[in-house]
Amino acid sequence: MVRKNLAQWFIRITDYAEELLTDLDQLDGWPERVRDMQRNWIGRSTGAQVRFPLVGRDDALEIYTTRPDTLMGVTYMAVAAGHPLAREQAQYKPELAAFLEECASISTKEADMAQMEKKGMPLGLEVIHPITGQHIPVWVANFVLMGYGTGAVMSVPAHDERDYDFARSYGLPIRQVIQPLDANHDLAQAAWTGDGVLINSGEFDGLDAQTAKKRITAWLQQHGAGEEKVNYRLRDWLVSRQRYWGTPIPVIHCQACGVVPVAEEDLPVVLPESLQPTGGASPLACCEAFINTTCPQCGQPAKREADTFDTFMESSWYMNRYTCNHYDAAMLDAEAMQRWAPVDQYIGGVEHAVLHLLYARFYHKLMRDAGLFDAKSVGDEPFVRLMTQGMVLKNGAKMSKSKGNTVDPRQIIDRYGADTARLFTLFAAPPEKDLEWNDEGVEGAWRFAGRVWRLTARADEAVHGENNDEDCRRMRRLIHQAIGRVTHAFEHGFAFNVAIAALMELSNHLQGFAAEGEQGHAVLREGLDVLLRMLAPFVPHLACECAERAGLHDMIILAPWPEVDEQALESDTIELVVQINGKKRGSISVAPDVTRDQAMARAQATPAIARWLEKAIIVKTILVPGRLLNIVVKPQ
RNA sequence: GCCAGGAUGGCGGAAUUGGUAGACGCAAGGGACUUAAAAUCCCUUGGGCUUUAUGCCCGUGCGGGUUCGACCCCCGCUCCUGGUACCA
Repeated sequence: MVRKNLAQWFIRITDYAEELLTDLDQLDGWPERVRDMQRNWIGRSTGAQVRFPLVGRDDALEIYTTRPDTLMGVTYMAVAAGHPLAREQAQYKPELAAFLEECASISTKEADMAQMEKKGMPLGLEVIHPITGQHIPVWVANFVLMGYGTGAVMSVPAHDERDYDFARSYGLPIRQVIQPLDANHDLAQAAWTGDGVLINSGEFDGLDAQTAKKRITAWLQQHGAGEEKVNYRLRDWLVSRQRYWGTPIPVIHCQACGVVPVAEEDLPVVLPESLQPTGGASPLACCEAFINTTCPQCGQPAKREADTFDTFMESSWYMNRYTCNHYDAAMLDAEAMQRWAPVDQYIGGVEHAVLHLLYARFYHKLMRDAGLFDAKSVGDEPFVRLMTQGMVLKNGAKMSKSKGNTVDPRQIIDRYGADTARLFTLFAAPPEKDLEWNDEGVEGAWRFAGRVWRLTARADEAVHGENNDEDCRRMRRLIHQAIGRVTHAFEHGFAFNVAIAALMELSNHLQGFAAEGEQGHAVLREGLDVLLRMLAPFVPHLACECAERAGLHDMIILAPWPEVDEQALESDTIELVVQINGKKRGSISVAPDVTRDQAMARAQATPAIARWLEKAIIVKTILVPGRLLNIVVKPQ
């Protein structure tokens, strides 16, 4: 493999870095994890850009640091292998040239970089410290990245781990300028990267590090040696792809006029349909019919751009086009956007947490600023809520076609039907969690479906007796409690597994309920109706069939979601747990609005509880209404 | 390394966000029905102890703490997963 320099297209997402960062705060419908990932990805840092004049020359070495407070501790400078100064010196020094070559061929992958040995070489140049005027040697080092800041750093071994390791390897001086807050810290063992008070720093001695940052930056600014600087890790978005099947980048290269955009009325640029890729350069470059065109400005022969766009380009905005897919006057219909956008709920995998979801946010702001929709009504963000669903694992690895470890739900569907397959999948785990695939539970889902079906048959059973009022009230209470629980589960984090559990419970209760009289049958039918309506989103076919058979609904999916009858929830008595010093010792049956004293009297009248109170002094009692009574005692 | 999330029975997972830990299901064991099997139904199922009771002790990764009360909050660890940047 060879690394080549290519002329490619970028989109200046860095201009939106600040807004992309600050707007994350308003995305409270997003998981904090994803917002954190984006914050780290944008990687804003505040520091100082400082110029160190080169000894014996007119130019200066410019560096970026987040620790201007340690400026007085600089003992050497380090530049990246790709830095102009390193390249310049390599012209005269073959050894240096060889080292740069070596650096160029190493991997830039972070995992490899982390394990890489820190290597470097002196450039043979020196710079002048802007405050002390001391001469400081300049090194080239493999751990300095050309792509971040200025590609050069000031090295303060006493207060930076990398600089420390490097200084140790090459015997460079270590100069302490901060007194660590931790008195036990031994600088002979490791760098101190925390806060502290400045020492060995002349006029800045005695300042704490935070204050020193500002004061030293101000000093540099006054003396024209540097200024405060905000840096972002985020880089511009490389959108060029050397592929055939992508959106053509609508640009024309003209000998006379340079780079010219395709005229708006000529958009979109359409791909040639028949093309045999030959390998090598961008496939489109070889397609004469596509590539050759005329310049929109001067009319002379010109060539189209042969690269196509990154697919993130489309995934960043396609959902908006759904609001107005027949609209041909522009990319988007502002009116339709006002009605539909932004997206209420986005569901996707975490693997898109930074790239796709960051690009889409950026694109939204771009379209907003291009006036494609009304910013006030649509807002500044494309996705109001985000749910990141977990991955399905097989033997601990992410299921994927390339790994060949996929499981086709088809087998389950063929054997048990789509309803059972869906029920089983949703019941297995909460949606945001990764799940190790295991189909052992599918039988359980199948059995549940069968129980519901058989329960339905009971709706037509003959009346042959009477029901106890209290049993009916209890059953109705359970029915309406179930509505509350299932609704809650739907509304809080799509806890479908919990919703299904509650439905199974309701089904079990109905199964155990003996409907003998008219009243009992009415309650059974109510419970069945509620069960089927809430089950319908999970098992539409089964629910529909059951409801029809029981004569409840012709089309249950059209029936409204059931509502809790607050009255049904009421009960004459409740079980109140009684604790002694926080440990459960029994329970008492009391009215829901029981007072503390009443509950206390009741507890004392219960032998199993009273036993604990005999040889003790009651210190205090706490009543948690509807839940428990805690009696705090101490021995006599 | 750093950032985030997590650790609950044999297993997947619940716990109304500080109030009965283990819902619901799987697996396992026992029983009913059956000539038999399947299907179905019922019972048991965190560990231990005993006097078998509305019994006691222990128990939510480990060690402390706050609280009448902690899976939940605080401090200090261990391990796992994801993200990542040697970013100066």
